[in-house]
Amino acid sequence: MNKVFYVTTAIDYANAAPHIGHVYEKILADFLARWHRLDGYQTYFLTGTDEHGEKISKAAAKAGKSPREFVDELSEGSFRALYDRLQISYDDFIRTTQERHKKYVQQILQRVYEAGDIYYAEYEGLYSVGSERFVTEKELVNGVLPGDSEPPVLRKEANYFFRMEKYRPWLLEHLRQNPEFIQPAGYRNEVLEMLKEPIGDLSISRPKERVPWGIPIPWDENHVTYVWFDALLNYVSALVSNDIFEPYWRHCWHVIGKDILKPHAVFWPTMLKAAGLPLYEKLVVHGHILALDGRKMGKSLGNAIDPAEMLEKYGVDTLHYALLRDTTLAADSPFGEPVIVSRLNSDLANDLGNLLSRLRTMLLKYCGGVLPEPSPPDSEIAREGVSLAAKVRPLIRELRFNLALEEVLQYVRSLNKYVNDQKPWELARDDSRKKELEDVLYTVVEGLRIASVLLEAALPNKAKELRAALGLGDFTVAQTETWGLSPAGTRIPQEAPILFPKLEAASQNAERPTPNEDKPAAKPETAIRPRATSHEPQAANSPITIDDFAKVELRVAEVIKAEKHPKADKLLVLTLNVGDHTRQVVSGIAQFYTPESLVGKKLVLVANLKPATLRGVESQGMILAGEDAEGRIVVVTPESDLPPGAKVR
RNA sequence: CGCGGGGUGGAGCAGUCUGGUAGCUCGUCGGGCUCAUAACCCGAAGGUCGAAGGUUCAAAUCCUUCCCCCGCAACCA
Repeated sequence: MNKVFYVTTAIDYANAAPHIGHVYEKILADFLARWHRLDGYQTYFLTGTDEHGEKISKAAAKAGKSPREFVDELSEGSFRALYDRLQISYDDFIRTTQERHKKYVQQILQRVYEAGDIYYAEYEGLYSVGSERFVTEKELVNGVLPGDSEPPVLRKEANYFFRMEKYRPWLLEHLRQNPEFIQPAGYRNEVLEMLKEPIGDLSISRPKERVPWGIPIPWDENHVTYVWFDALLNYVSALVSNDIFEPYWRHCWHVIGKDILKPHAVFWPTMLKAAGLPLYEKLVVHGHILALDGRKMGKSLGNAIDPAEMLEKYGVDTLHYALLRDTTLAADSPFGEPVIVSRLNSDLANDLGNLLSRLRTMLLKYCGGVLPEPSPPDSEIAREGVSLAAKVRPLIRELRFNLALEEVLQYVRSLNKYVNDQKPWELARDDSRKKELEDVLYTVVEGLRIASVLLEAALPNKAKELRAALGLGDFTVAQTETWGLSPAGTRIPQEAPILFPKLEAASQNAERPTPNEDKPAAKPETAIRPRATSHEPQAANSPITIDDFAKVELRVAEVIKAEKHPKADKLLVLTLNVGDHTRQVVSGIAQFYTPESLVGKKLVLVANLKPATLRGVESQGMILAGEDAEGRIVVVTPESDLPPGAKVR
């Protein structure tokens, strides 16, 4: 029997440029798609853009463009272009403004209407123009919907409604019978809660005179379809338009963010039921990407990371890998450049890339660059290798991608250990142990072959490059379950580039792109004092010139006032006399110095540091301090008296 | 009593559903190795698993209460 897999992402609303969250979701879905292809599933992967609605016509008007021009530019020029550069392996990219989609939406609307599940009704209520929807009194704060600039207006409207409430008992029963319908489980519980109370019927149209940019209701040209029957149906219309509803639809996994759980878990199944269509197989819900300090990421907070920039800087494979390795679907996940760099350096460069390097060198040196005969399949490391897919496969089907990748990396580490233990460089000194040597090296080749295939869904290019560096081609997941498939006699390339060059740790500037924002900084401590012990060795490795040092302006400063930071335990706010002026510096020494003990002390100030705002208080410089073995911070003071403002060199 | 997520060595996490030696990565310290991208391997230090109470032979895990952080609050994944 043929295994079939269909995966979709939410279609992105094309009213602004894509951010890291859009990219995260595409990478999750891409991983699932690639994995299932490698594991022998007939696979189809759909993504696209949602292009109708009042917000888009407004955004277009604001940009001085027609809605059509506007969405064309965003969908093709922005979203799709980015996903192509990210090598998102979609099979189809649907746009809700395409004829194939509109036609299908109208067809389904007509069908549900004729079945009696759509009715016409008047509705009066408070309408938020900013949010494009009716709001309840309860949602308002001081008469305004949070996030809106204008108060809502009283509006009367006649809309078409979908009899959603009618299907609630059925849906509740379906969820109870199918515990894996919505995953991870936390989100399923949330939906079960929603369904305990009446969910009401669903407004599915808007008057055309107000929202002309939409799909007309087929039996009433004065109305256009509101978001639900328009956007959600893309998952089916794409298949139908390609005439592949069979075999894919029943095997559909929808990858969505937790913010659109309700439409996908409640509206969508009832819509499908009413339209006489089978349900999708699984709803895969993911949390959001947070800034490294665990807060929401956003442009207005100044802590957003730009996916295009990350891609440019770190490349496709590293970005895919880091996002998959360092997030969990069940909860929101902090993410940022330090995470990417540390994953790249430790997992990919040190463990995986370096293993390839050492293996290649030995193959070239000891075996003339030719793969030896297969080693026996009954070694511990071989048994572990062929059983690895059996561990990884269920983890991926359970959506625990981080653990699946960790599992493979553990195996890579055990291969490194195997090399250390077997000491092939010693075996090479003894001609009588040639066969032993070859077995060891072949074993590592096989181990790396297996690991590379199991990592390929997360490292689409590098996994292939890794095998190419060993003269190997492509393999399926199933082929990792048999030992000895690397052909003996294969000639490996003489030259191969370093697979994952190591990177310097991300700079602090990169971490905190706009330090002038009136928001807490990601890592206050590191911004205000040098890391005395941990970074010294690195610093010594790349000496700076005297000119570099001259850029730093150090001055003696006398503490004239010191107080606790109002919003931070570890910070003190110091007012300093720097000779000709005073300035305020925030310092992370509150655990080690009381404010009183500092007043009158003379300290060394980095006087030309760019100001930063730490938990809402501006810091105009940095106090030099050292750290002892117990982690205690000690400030640097002049050995004997120097006047405030004196230069320090 | 709005809803939801979280609190596990210095950092980031797994483990909680299904109770049984607290695990992984990074970092720190010590050692080994020289095939390798200053890498890899081994060892060590470091934890009252947010708090209290309860159930149990046994609790990070189950129950109760409480504390703290975060999100729902639009750049909407």
